Amino acid sequence: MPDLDAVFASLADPTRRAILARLAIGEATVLDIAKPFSMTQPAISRHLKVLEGSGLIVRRVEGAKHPCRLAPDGLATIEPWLDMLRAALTKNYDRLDGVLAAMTPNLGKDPT
Amino acid sequence: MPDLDAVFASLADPTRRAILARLAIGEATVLDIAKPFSMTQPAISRHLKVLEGSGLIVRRVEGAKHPCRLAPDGLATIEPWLDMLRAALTKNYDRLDGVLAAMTPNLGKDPT
DNA sequence: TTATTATATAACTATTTTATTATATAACTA
DNA sequence: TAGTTATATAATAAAATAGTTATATAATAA
Repeated sequence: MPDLDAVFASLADPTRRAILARLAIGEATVLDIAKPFSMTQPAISRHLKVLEGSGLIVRRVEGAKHPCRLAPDGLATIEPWLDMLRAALTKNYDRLDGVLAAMTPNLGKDPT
Repeated sequence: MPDLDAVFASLADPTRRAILARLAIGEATVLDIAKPFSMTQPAISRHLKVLEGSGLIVRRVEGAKHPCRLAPDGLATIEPWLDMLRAALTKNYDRLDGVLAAMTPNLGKDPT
């Protein structure tokens, strides 16, 4: 399993996110992926290596072509951590909710 | 609203994730946050500035102390993008499911 | 076999990031 | 007011990142 550092760092780059968005449509070879970018092929190759290293994509070899597609491992790695953060934010929100309720006792209560 | 680059880059650092985990428990001042780390106070101050810049935390000033707490904006910024990625992975999985079903027509069918 | 297509790697450069030490500022405390 | 506590900023220095060009390798096509 990839580590949190690697996955978040992968996602922090706009070129890599654009590559993932491209692969969200479907599988593509390295040159297919490189085409829309104003960047050299080696640069894209490096980005793909980073994405592969963080489990966000996988490649297979099909003759001379190496089609890439999205992989679940990268996202799976960060989901639990994001869940923790979401839970903490919700908890804090509930606490604020309590404070507001205490300040204005009738707000939010059933008006019947 | 913060941008995707800033939020993912913030989350890519283990010290900053540890700070967020600390704040998940509850509000804390800069020195409180700095204590557990084998790192100088200015270094923590910089990390807090990064977290604040990406909308993951907010601070208020209470005399000489600046208590920090989690903020929802950072996470809110990346959620839609993560949803997209999740959806694409699910779609690809369904597609693979179809392929597997076609290859082994009886697998996964009700055995009755 | 030779040329071409598809991809990867190496060497290098510029930029960004993360940490340090030293110092500034602002608010409390005695 | 003087000392202390709480935090921020500036000036580096070291390391990581992202791009470039040049080149290597492997598969396909002629």
